[in-house]
Amino acid sequence: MDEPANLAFQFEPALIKEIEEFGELRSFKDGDIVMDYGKYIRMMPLVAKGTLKVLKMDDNGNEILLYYLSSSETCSMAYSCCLEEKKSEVKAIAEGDLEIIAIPHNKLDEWLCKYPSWKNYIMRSFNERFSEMLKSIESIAFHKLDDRLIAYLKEKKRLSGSSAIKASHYQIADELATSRVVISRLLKILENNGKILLYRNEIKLLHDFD
Amino acid sequence: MDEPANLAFQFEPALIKEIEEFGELRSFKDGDIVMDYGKYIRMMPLVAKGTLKVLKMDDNGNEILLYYLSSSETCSMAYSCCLEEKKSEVKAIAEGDLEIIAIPHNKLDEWLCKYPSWKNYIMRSFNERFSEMLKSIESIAFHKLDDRLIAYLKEKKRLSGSSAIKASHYQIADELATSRVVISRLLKILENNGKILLYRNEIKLLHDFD
DNA sequence: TTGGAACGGTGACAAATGTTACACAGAAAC
DNA sequence: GTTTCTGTGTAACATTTGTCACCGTTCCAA
Repeated sequence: MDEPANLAFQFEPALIKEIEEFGELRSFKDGDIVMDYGKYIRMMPLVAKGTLKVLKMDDNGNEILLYYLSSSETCSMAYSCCLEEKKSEVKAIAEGDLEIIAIPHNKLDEWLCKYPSWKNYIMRSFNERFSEMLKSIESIAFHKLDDRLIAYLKEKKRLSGSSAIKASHYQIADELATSRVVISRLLKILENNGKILLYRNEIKLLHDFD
Repeated sequence: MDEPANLAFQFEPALIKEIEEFGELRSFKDGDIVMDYGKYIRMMPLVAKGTLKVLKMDDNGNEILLYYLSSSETCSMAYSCCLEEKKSEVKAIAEGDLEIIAIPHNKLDEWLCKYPSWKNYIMRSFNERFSEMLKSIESIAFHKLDDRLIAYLKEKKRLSGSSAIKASHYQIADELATSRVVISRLLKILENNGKILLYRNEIKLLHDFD
């Protein structure tokens, strides 16, 4: 098994060897569920290729986007879950084709003291996840829906590297925890202002998109 | 320096000894700022007595409550900040009289591999903080303001152990990231429904408060 | 090719929240 | 005691967001 160059870069050789030995490469297709709400998590996913979308659900099945993980990032919440044998409080879905390296839960703790680079990676990851969550809270608590929508579209563009975003209004509404009608309305306003172009299942961001 | 019995309970003797040697006991009064937005954090606060309130601010000075820390709990975000020499993204304020044990940042990392009980404590703490943040996001994203207000009052009651909550409508509005008028309005409705009694700077929760 | 499902546009309206303005009461300062 | 400040009550209104209803279009599968 090969791990991506950017990971190899930060890990010491002995750790890379262990990752190659114990890590399991898994592939997912768009929409596949990697972790689910209420399920026990026995491995920590390390994103090798593609994007992993992490969501929070409430009891009524409403969802809201927490953050995206891309190459070489990992989900710290899975880490916590593994150590404490806890059920997942979040759901993770493949966004497009995805490859992860699944690190078995018994190695997580072992490597922490054995490999400083692993410890640093984990700690940095906790930190980044906290920041993402704070950004998410800030967005929900302080910004109006139109701003959040714009930020959402920008993030999608950044992750995909394309100005043509493939998504239905339904999906966007779900991830922003609102309704389809509201999103359609706001998108139409953006289109009328010359910021975007709307097609079925696709949104094109124009040059002067903020 | 003495650390509280509930902490002594979970730490091994050698670690307790180190905490006594290197930890610094600090006292704060109601409203004192323990950590501030944008400041570098060089110690991790371990709450010994009282309650520590943790807030997120946006660029316009708006604040929103993230969670409360009580005895024997700690702020994992401070931990992350210490390790990476990062500025704090949150603000922590003493809620009533507060005593903390300040753990110097150079010990944090050292103890992680030296004392399994410390590692477990830190990991459990990360986990709890993630849960609190998720709860916070769920509350903001999915619940209406009246429900959030009720949850807020309950939490205040739990932390203070008293049904008489000392707070102005202004303060509550700030922590829920809304305006005073809105809070006054909702509180008045609760009073008219026989759930609470309103006084100046005080709210009494009645028996059938949900 | 046809029927249904998914997608999106839009009007009308409801509900929740935000804003402004002002009045008054009690506490604190002088 | 008078003034000043802070906290609260309330009306009126604006804005934002949510909901329902209905329509036409596009896509896909039987």
